[in-house]
Amino acid sequence: MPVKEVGSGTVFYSPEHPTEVLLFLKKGRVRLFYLSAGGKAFTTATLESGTFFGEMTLLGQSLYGKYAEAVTPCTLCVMSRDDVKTFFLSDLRISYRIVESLSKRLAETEQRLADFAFKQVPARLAALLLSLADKKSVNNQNESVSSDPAFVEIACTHEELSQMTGVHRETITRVLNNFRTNGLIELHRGKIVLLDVKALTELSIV
Amino acid sequence: MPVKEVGSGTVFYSPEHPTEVLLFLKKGRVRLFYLSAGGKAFTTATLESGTFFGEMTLLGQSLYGKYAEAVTPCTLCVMSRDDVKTFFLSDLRISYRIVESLSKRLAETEQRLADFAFKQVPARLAALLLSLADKKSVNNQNESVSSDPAFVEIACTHEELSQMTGVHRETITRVLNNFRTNGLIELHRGKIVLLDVKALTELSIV
DNA sequence: AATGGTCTGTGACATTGCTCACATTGGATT
DNA sequence: AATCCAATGTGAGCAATGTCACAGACCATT
Repeated sequence: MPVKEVGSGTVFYSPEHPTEVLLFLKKGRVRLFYLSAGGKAFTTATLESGTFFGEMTLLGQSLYGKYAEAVTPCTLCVMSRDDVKTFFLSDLRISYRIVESLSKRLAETEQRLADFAFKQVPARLAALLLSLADKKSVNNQNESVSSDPAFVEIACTHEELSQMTGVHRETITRVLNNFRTNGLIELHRGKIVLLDVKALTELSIV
Repeated sequence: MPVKEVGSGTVFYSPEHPTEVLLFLKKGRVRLFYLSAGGKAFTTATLESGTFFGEMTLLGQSLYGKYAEAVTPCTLCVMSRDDVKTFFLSDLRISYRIVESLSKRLAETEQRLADFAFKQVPARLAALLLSLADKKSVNNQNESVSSDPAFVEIACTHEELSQMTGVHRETITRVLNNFRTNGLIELHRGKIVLLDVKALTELSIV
């Protein structure tokens, strides 16, 4: 099974070079994003290690292009469709995991879609901050680092939040400042500290 | 394998009665939707026969509830998770179809998400009309009915379009009237005729 | 042909978030 | 300590969409 190593920041999949393969992310973190006509990026998913992806190739009908970028250095297993059929889907446990992983991503994506339809920007941003914090604390647990819920730090820039929410950077800044004014968060360069998780949760539900 | 028949309009899945089952839609059409705090519905997917679904139960973490409603009379196969494991995932062809179906839904949903992030309402609505027309013409082909692309009819109300786009009904009406003024469509009660598919496609890309 | 209920149309106005155009700040680098 | 650059902050105006409050139009049924 061919293995590929890519460095941080590498865009290893793009619509210009569509490849009829499926990928397994063995190690690292991957960001999937679209690029608008105006060149604006929108992140649809951030994948953690252990995820199967590449299903975009089964259809190849992306209107604007979908890209995959390594956020951290990554180890990828590259498979053809036949590989998948023979190796993986014939093994009950693996196929179950693939289905589970796809289901989870689908549920998350549908949830985000509903959020777009129902919620204003502040609620969506609050929800995003909480989910980032959640992911982070899960990772911390794995590394047996204390993850005090009363003191959660998120390392990201306003620009990154902008790309994850589909909201312009200036608006993100304004909303975050508003959160800070109300004592919900603490802002540092490239870093956000959640102070009032309860209030943020409250906000995210509206 | 237990089979269930439900009449048109039946809401057979709701967050109040979450069931740990997976479903196979043997016959009919199903609409999945969320309900906002304010009681507004948002349709995330319309499933045609031959689709596996119910993966929401694997997680059960919907913030607001997700509902499934029979749009037409439906025949459903009800399976437990174990059923799925033993029967389906052990059969290569079936498991491959499940994965394919999930992948397709995921790709569609991510595309819609990107549309929300990038496009204005007119573009999203044009895209929706085209995709509805597309589905319809596919169905027509199956029934060997002529599907002249120059004369595509869609049967739906503004309210339904509203729920599929997450845009208020009044806005839908205004945008549709704008389309009509420009000769792109023809409007009838509960029915829309696409006159200029090319121009609509143009619009949907912006 | 009268009635009633959905569906559609429309005006006026409020809001949100985008757009453009900068000023400022933090921290890494030399 | 001087410089530079990405990241952040902010104002003013504007366009798109939501909101509310109806009016009218179509169709099925009585």
